[in-house]
Amino acid sequence: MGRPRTFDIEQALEAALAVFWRKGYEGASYADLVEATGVERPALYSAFGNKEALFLRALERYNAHYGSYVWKAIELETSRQVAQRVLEGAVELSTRFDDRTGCFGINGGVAGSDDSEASRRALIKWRADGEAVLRERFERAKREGDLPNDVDPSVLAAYLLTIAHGVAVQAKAGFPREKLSAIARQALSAWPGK
Amino acid sequence: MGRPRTFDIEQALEAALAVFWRKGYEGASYADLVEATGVERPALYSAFGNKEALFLRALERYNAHYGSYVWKAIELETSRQVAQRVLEGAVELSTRFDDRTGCFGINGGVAGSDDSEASRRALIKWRADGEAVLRERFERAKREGDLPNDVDPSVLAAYLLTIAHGVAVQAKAGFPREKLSAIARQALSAWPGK
DNA sequence: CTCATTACATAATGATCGTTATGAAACTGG
DNA sequence: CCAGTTTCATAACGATCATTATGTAATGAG
Repeated sequence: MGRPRTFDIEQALEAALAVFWRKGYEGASYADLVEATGVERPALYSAFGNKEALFLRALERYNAHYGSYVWKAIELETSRQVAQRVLEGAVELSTRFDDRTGCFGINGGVAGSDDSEASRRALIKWRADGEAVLRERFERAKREGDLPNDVDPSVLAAYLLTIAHGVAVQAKAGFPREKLSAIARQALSAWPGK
Repeated sequence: MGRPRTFDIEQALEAALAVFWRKGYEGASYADLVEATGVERPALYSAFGNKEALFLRALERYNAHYGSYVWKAIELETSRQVAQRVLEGAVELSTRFDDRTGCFGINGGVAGSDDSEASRRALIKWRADGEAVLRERFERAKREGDLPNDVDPSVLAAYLLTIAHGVAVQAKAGFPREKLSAIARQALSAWPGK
């Protein structure tokens, strides 16, 4: 019972996600969030908790709705295909929306005040999770002979995500997609194995 | 004439630079700056102008005192040596200080509120300047036959800085120097030419 | 219809933001 | 020694920050 909600909670979350994606955690104010979602402050608090909780919910949604290309990529046949798909995905996602270029996980917070340390830690953990998934995939590739014996899967995974993060920074700076694609191709030429 | 300054202006600037390096533009408050510099607010305003001007002065100093490795690297003999030195420099600088890992130009501001747009634009321009210097160097290398004819110097320059930016993000996340070096070596294995 | 419950919009909370007004303190030239 | 100038520290400015108290509107259950 009780008065029913007048807004769609997933729709509001998506709008909040877009704000955080564009402005980062600290750069996004409740005035921005209210304007983007069309939901008043107290309603946001009652639906999502405080700003940090809302940000984490947004990260969760970003991971499920936008970051899924990594989880799909690791199912490809060869490590090179995986690497290529990951970089393609990073370029595509970083330039998909003109009003929020780059990556939520990078824009969200690289540096900031001590107050927002928790949100940055959450993003770091999120990126580390992605790296772990790739590392495991490349360990398998090594066992299967897809990658030579002298490579370090953890370095390859870290290398790949380093490119992805760099691409995200460049995208946020306004680099066009074609340029980012050329960068990704260049990075791929460093890939060991076939 | 008049009452003499009781603090060293370059020393205060260096302390402010360290704060911006660590917390970014928006994350750095005047409370932080006063504590780090040991200089009261009105004195900071009278010496440097407002926050934006102080940040730009800090960027200037960062460029001269810490970012100079790029300008030195382009004097090396081959493009590969240049690329190697740039990445080595990025890794070293990103991990030189434990209390301000990463790069001033990245930490300073990737995303944020609209109020700090100007500072982000300044950083984007700074990074673009570095890229232009490298591009010109690689154009020369191409003319001299140090780089093959089918490469695009602007892609190589952008590629190199994309790695550097990615490395900076990883360093800010706490990656150890050794890991970043391994990433840099991996990136270098994609370098065309000898 | 009444009541308990939930969500609503308005507006206020204390804290902190960047910035500056204020007046005393410390120096130099006359 | 005094007048003029600059810096000093204290404290305040309005604006905005995240968060919430308040009272009304809208529902379902009894």
